[in-house]
Amino acid sequence: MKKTILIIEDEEDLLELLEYNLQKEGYETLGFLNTKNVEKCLQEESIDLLIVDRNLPGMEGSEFVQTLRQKGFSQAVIFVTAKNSDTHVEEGFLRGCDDYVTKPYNMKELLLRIKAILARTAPQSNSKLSYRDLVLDLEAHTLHVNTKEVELTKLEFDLLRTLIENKHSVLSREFLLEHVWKSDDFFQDKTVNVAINRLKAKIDPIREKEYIKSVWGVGYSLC
Amino acid sequence: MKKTILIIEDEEDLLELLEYNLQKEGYETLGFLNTKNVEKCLQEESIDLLIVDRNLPGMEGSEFVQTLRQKGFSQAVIFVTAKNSDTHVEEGFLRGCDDYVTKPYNMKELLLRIKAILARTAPQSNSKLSYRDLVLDLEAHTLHVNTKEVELTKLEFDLLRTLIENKHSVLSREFLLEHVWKSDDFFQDKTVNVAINRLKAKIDPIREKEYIKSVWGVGYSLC
DNA sequence: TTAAATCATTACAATATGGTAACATAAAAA
DNA sequence: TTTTTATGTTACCATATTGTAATGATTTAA
Repeated sequence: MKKTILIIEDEEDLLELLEYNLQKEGYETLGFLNTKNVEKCLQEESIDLLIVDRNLPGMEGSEFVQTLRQKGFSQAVIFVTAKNSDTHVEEGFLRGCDDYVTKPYNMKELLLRIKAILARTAPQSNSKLSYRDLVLDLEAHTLHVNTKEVELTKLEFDLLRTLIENKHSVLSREFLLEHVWKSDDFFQDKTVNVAINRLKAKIDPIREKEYIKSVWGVGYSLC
Repeated sequence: MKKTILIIEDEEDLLELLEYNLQKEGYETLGFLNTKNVEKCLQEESIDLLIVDRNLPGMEGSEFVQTLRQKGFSQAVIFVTAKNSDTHVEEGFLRGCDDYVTKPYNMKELLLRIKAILARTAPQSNSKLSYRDLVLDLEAHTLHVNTKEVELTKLEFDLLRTLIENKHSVLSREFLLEHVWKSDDFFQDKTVNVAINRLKAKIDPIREKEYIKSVWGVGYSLC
């Protein structure tokens, strides 16, 4: 399993260079030019480490990390920044980083520091399922549609989960009754229709994107 | 429980200074002037972290660490050394250190780096758990809500602790009965409802902040 | 093109679930 | 001992959820 690294760096050239080198090392990367949307991403994706510049537009990087820590995010953080005075470094650590690298930096060293930290930080296996812009967090029991959280009932959640787990098959009503309702002979086929309908309405209220298609005479599948 | 740090440093003045500062921070220290007897000590004592100079009489520090790693010792290691070139640093990490600090160093920064590494390698054995403005002191067995102390019973404490330890997951009543009550088949699900309710009333009597949410048909989680 | 079959949508009722208070019992403290 | 505290259980009510039936739309096939 690839480890995922999230980078917040407002200088686009630097961001690109970093992403290039990290990907070459075998990491997944997610680049951000500012702190906007980062928190959402942390909730939805399984991030192993953050690389954060301190001079960011809008918000100071270390303050941002401090608020993340207060909210309970415990992912590893490395500050990569031009703020290189003793007091800056101390401030950085007090706000919750795991390592502090000053610009200009040696890329090899940074990669080694990342490796060292990732070897220590416990692999948090937050299991997730996704399909297109739907992200199902099985532990938090949440659905995010294009980064926006959507509330689902248990039945709807189980239904969508089954659909995503079998995204390449058309699932018959019988199959769904067995796997989602756990009993195929107590309920009617129509029950599935209504449940699918309700699910559709929740994940795509204005019917702009077609997620679920019905296959005439067979059942339902993701499209 | 105090954390123990083993130091290998051949300059006696530096060793003393380091031990003095580490002890002031509340660590146990064990100083060595060379690598002799260090391995024996690692086997006998419970060492949390090693601070190692690279220029040592008899053996090069990073090579020594490399042999330790090969023998299966996995304690955290920080090199503190005058060998400060890029290639030296890279070599240090490749031989298995967790952090690399070059001489002359800033004592405050070193202490912070030690703390950051220990937070990852010797996790919360005696520390605190927190979520938003809730702080659970596992040693003192107390809860502070926004710095104000709130009395909890043992059950309530264990319940909140389990919730915070799994802050990103929805916990089923079954799971909670197993982990908090230690027996899932002797108690009923409703027992959890009532316990959660009592906990809610204690940490937020006027229901102004929502800490615990119930997920219909699934269980409870922090929100 | 038309009729039958299948599906979508809506409204409504039945059911399951959760919150709360009251009570009972056990454990701890006085 | 008595008194207090902690905690499990039960009952009752409010509400979220979900099955079903009714109705209208769509698709298929003769």
